Amino acid sequence: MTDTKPYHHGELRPALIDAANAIIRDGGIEGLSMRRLADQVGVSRTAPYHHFKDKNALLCAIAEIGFEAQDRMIREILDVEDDASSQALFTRWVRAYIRFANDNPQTYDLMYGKEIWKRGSPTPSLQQISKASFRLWVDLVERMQRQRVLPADHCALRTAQASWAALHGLARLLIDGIYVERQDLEEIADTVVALITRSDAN
Amino acid sequence: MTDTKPYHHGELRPALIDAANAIIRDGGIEGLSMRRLADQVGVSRTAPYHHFKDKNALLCAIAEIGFEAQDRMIREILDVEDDASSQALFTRWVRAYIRFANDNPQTYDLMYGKEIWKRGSPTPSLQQISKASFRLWVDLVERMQRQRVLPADHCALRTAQASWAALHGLARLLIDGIYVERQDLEEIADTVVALITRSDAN
DNA sequence: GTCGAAACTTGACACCGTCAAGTTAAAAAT
DNA sequence: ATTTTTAACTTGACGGTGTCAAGTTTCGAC
Repeated sequence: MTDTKPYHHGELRPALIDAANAIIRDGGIEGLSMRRLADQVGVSRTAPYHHFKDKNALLCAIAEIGFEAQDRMIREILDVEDDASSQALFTRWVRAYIRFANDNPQTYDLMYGKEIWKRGSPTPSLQQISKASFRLWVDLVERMQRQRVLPADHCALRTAQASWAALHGLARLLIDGIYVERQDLEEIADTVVALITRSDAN
Repeated sequence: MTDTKPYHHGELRPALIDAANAIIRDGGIEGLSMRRLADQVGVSRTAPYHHFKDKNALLCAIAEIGFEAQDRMIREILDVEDDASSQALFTRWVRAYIRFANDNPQTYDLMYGKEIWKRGSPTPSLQQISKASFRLWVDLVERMQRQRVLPADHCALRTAQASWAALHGLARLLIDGIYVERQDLEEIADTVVALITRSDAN
């Protein structure tokens, strides 16, 4: 006999996050409503509000998980530490980044989209984790500058911002479906790498 | 005596577009509701639906105007045709592009955001005008490749997509308020230019 | 065993986009 | 000039949204 709807769900918070993640994964942020979410998990409309201040807080929690997943993936790339040249490492990173955006478009949109950052407001912990994530990129850029894969005529921060803008822009074009076809993605990603890395290291 | 609310507004369509444009300009797409818009113009909730099939159609019309304004601005840059070097011309374009995004963030978001392109569906005429706008960029990139300002190891289309992704990414970071402070914008824009243009032309 | 706190529910409010049916005015046809 | 058609506009309604307030149920600590 399965438990027949006890008054206290017991595991509501994680259940909400799981369900919300699934809904967002196929349907995007627009497809997620607090009411339908609650309904799907089997609780009343307002039950989620005892675990999340509001919809924004729930979205931030999910975005955090997204950042964690992304970081995990990136770190795997870095930890390989094989014979790969710096240029190859950089290329691998870019490809991994774009692949993440391609595989999890809705999550990426949530993580870096304006739903949280402009319309809503990022949770302190989300701000922290996203900042750490960017810091990782700055570090890589600095390393690439030292090894002359990236130009060093601007400081690491600026170069990181500029180059990350290129990555992010490509991801966004892909996700929003503007000017970029999915099938051309890898080729364009390589073009981006070629564009921003020093040609003599190519 | 001013006209006291005739049954037929007479100029509803343009009035709607004007009002909607103003609402979006300060408040973004999220701030625009068909009901408030109608109310502000002084007609009933559903009156706008006689001039626009739905909200999406209205947004597309406004986005079109945005593209026209952007094109006008870009063409002004191009028509100067003074002694400027190719590199300088390119820089000027990038700066103008970013300035447009900075001055009209909400309009930019509408023009290139997923509200229309993913969640909604772009009107045929919007598709056409946005395509033409990108075509202009491809032409510039081609020219820059011939003059060795941009690398020519990938075809013009790919290079255009990649470089425009960089611009677009920067614009988006700015608009969505991620990782980029408004005051650093020009510096980052210049870094983007330095990053994607060939160093020997610098 | 009682009590307080936490988890959860129902009801309500103010919004939203838009469809259907009705009303009014202007334009076209006679 | 009168009728008819058509377009512009209105009111009413439906189903959806986020979330607040107040009430109910259950659990954990004393």
